[in-house]
Amino acid sequence: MRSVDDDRTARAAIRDEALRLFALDGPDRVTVRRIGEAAGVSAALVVHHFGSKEALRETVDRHVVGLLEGIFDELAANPDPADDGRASLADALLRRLPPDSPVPAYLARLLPGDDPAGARLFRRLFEAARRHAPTPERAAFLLVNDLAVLLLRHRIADVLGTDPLSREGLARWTAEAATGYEKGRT
Amino acid sequence: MRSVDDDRTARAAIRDEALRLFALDGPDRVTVRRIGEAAGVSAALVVHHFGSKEALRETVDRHVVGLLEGIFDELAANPDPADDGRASLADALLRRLPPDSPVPAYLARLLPGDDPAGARLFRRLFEAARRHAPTPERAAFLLVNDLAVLLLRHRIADVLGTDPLSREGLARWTAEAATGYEKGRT
DNA sequence: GACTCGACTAAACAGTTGTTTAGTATCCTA
DNA sequence: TAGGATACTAAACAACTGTTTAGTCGAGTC
Repeated sequence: MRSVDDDRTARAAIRDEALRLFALDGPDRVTVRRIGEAAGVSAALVVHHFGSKEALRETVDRHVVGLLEGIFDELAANPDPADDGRASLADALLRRLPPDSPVPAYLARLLPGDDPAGARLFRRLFEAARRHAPTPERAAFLLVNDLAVLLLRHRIADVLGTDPLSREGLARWTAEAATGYEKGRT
Repeated sequence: MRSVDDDRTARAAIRDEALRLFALDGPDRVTVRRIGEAAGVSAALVVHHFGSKEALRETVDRHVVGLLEGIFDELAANPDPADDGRASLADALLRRLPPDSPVPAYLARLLPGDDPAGARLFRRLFEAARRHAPTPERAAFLLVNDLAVLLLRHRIADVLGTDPLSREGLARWTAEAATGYEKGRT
């Protein structure tokens, strides 16, 4: 519920809470009323601002994609010395998002789904990966293995006992990848 | 719609059509009426046979998990010489399922989701992988990378132009994996 | 041949859904 | 300061949801 000293606009609060709830339960299980409640406004205001639930979902999609593009642009502009160049996407992401960010979970729903926004986002990621890999196949392979951690995060945590997206888990996972891969990137 | 010369029991037809539709659109977007229609029966019969939509979903879960266990048992009993031992799970699966099987798509929804059945299944898969890997971390790494193809199938097909779960695509993907991994498995 | 039981259906039911309506309050601008 | 837009709400709405009810039909049993 939106607290009294929440200085976000109602519109932003609705968008943020929708993102959070969509990531948590999936858009289908989240009602407009619940979004309104979480944002501290009426259900009618949700559709007043966004037109429809579907349009809100598209707005959230664009918002998330926009966030990511910002991160990648910044990443391309001044490459992080801590990255080893091809180090994991998940790693770069986690270091730039608040630890309780709903974005990773939202991506895990967006990327494998049928939503065109997921396909568009994947294509962007692929283009980026393409620039550091000798062949398209290799780029796809590395990208997919990287994203897999995001998609199966909770399953991995379940069997290994460590969240692979935590600082410690990510280090171990990256080490495992380094052991498994040839260093070969040209 | 169930045709006149469909010799499945109505119960089996409902279960099969539910599996197909769940895989296609996700359980939330599939109504009991639609399942009934696809199976050629009334909506009331669906709940008559399974108690509720939720119970039907659980039945379908168990059915799919049962199918997979059958495949794995058979695989363990007489290992396929075409497999190189640690060759992809997806590969083994695809060779044993009809080409239009909804099972891969269903798995892609089950495994990353919050459904306990997905977690249970993943644990089983992990135990199997554990037996061929030197450490739990390595087992998880190989398994996850293998499953990633299943989860991101359409995204990969989109950027590479070839379905990675087709005969040809799978061969190329496996080759890519072989290039990328150390051969080292002991 | 009455009786039972399971498969099966059409129709009704109650709750929930996204959306609309009609209205109030608050702000900006001319 | 009048007026028109904008933010916002409570209530109503129609469509759809999973489920229940009441019943028909047909195969098997005594």
